[in-house]
Amino acid sequence: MFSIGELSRRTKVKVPTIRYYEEMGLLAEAERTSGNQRRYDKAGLERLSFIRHARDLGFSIEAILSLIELQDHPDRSCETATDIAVSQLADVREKIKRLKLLEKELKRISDGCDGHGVSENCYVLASLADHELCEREH
Amino acid sequence: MFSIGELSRRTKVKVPTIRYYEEMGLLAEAERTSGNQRRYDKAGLERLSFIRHARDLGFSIEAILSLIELQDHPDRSCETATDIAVSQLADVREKIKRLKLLEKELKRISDGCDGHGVSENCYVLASLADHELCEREH
DNA sequence: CTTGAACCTCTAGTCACTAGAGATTGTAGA
DNA sequence: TCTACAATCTCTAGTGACTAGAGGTTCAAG
Ligand SMILES: [Zn+2]
Ligand SMILES: [Zn+2]
Ligand SMILES: [Zn+2]
Ligand SMILES: [Zn+2]
Repeated sequence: MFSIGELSRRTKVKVPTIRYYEEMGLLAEAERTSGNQRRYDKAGLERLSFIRHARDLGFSIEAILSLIELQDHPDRSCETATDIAVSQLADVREKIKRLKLLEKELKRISDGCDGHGVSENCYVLASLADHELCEREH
Repeated sequence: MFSIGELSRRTKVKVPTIRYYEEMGLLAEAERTSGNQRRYDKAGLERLSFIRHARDLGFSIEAILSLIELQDHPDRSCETATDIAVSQLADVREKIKRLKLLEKELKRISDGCDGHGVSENCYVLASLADHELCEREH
């Protein structure tokens, strides 16, 4: 059994975040000492590691809630899990796509001015004022 | 002179968002009719277009505030503008980098299970539980 | 038994909006 | 001119995933 601080150290999840996960229902309510402090065991540690890893991969709290629900029922079909993963992958790909468009335009904009001029003639400001200068939609 | 709704239509910025930008100091306080409704002119339209374009490119409200400040002083050095653009580009590149790592892992995870199995044996759930299965840091 | 780090709960703040309530105004048709 | 009613107004609260801080209590080492 270890304290919330110890759990935090082992998982690299900050203490208030652990409490937040508990409040959100991701972590079961921990056992308490007679003085009301949380105590965790190996199961708690594993669950928090799971949550942390999923968050690192960009899954939302809501998605993780479903995933955990599934994990708690080893006999259920895992279809939902794959669905969630596939949709997360699609999300990430969408984001990459969008960011690449932004990168192109931002590179053009940044390269357009060395910062030694005056606001009035600045290509950065002109570009922001006029989307027509952009090479594509973004 | 046109109403906030008309401005919204022309810029594709929602009405409450326009009011929000005003509150944040991005838009000057609009003139009002005798009945207290906002009225805008060409200058207001152009400024909102600028803001909208900058937001579409991912600049923060705070950054846009600086950019507008600069735009209002045509004689100042534009160094800040380039700095902001360069740092925004760096941000975007960082995000792309990170998302590409996520994409790799998520693809592996998604591909690892067709969803026809049972939760207990699901590669998706196993992967989330164990970062060791990941090919790289992410 | 004392000290002080760690813990507790609760509230509020972050960012860039978005939603809704309840009241007022603008405008077009009768 | 009157009447609908869409559009506008202000204000408050909610979103997601935390983070910060206040003010009080508990744990564990010495
Ligand atoms: Zn410049
Ligand atoms: Zn553009
Ligand atoms: Zn599966
Ligand atoms: Zn991993």
